[in-house]
Amino acid sequence: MKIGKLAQLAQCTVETVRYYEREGLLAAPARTAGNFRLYGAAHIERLRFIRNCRALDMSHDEIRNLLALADRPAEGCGAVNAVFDQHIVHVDERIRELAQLKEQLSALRQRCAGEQAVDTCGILQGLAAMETEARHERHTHLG
Amino acid sequence: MKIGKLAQLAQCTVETVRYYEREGLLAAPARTAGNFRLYGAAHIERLRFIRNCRALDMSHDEIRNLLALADRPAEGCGAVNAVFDQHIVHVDERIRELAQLKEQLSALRQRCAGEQAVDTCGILQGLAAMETEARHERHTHLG
DNA sequence: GTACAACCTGAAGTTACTATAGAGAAAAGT
DNA sequence: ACTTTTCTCTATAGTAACTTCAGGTTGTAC
Ligand SMILES: [Zn+2]
Ligand SMILES: [Zn+2]
Ligand SMILES: [Zn+2]
Ligand SMILES: [Zn+2]
Repeated sequence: MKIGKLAQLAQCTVETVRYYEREGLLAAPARTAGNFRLYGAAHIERLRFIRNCRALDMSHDEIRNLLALADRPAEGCGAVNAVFDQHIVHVDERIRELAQLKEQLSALRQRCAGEQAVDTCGILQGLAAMETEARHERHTHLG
Repeated sequence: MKIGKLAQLAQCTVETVRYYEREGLLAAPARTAGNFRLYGAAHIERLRFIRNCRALDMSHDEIRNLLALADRPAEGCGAVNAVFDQHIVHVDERIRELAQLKEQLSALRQRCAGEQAVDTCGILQGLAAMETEARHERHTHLG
């Protein structure tokens, strides 16, 4: 099958497929005489695995890790579980960050009741008066 | 004051200040005879406003919007409130996405009890068997 | 035989910065 | 006055995970 069909089966674009090949996530397939990529069942499986991981917001590094581990079927899955657990931590941390953000935003929002003049708007005043904090290093690959 | 002092007062790096100037968020200041940027009180205020917005994860577009509105102090703040509300929606939507993600991740995690062989690991099997869904367009600027 | 879809490569754009190199200006030390 | 250190300048490239574009080739349908 050619790249268009593969992309359709994996619910992504052909550009994404070629990108994954460049990134080393998907092995380069055989080519036709006319230089078109030719994929088989194994490629579908692999690409769907990747897209499923991406649907769970894993990074390419995490996915590369899982793929490498999956290629050693006889070994124990402890490392797989570790990668997965670590990603759950990433999601957890981002949720906590965003929840705290939402609290700050809600508090600010309450400072403007309705239609006032811009220079008396409680939101703008609040944004100007906030304690400027140092940028927090981001510890996850999520937003 | 020169750029280093300004950056220090706004809790960011000098590179970030120069970047904001290139991006049109911060107006280009006067220069010394030796070509060094010279900032005043208005610049501090502006930069701290920007950094506070960034601490709330607003995008540069959103901040540009707010700055433009703040520069018309006589007008009503309805547009300000709208930008702000829209950003709260961004945060809300991302929180909902991540909460749903976490459910999926937790369910998958339960499929592997302990140390099994990789090819029988419930997590990997689950990742391979997931219903591949079309990529969801992202409706927010939050990762 | 010619239109058109699908495919090819390579490069640039996206976001909000960070990092580096190489050079000049100012401040501090002696 | 001279040296050393620190600060600043510009320009360029890198990050993540793609998307978009330009310009060209192949395959298929009529
Ligand atoms: Zn992760
Ligand atoms: Zn208001
Ligand atoms: Zn927003
Ligand atoms: Zn397992």
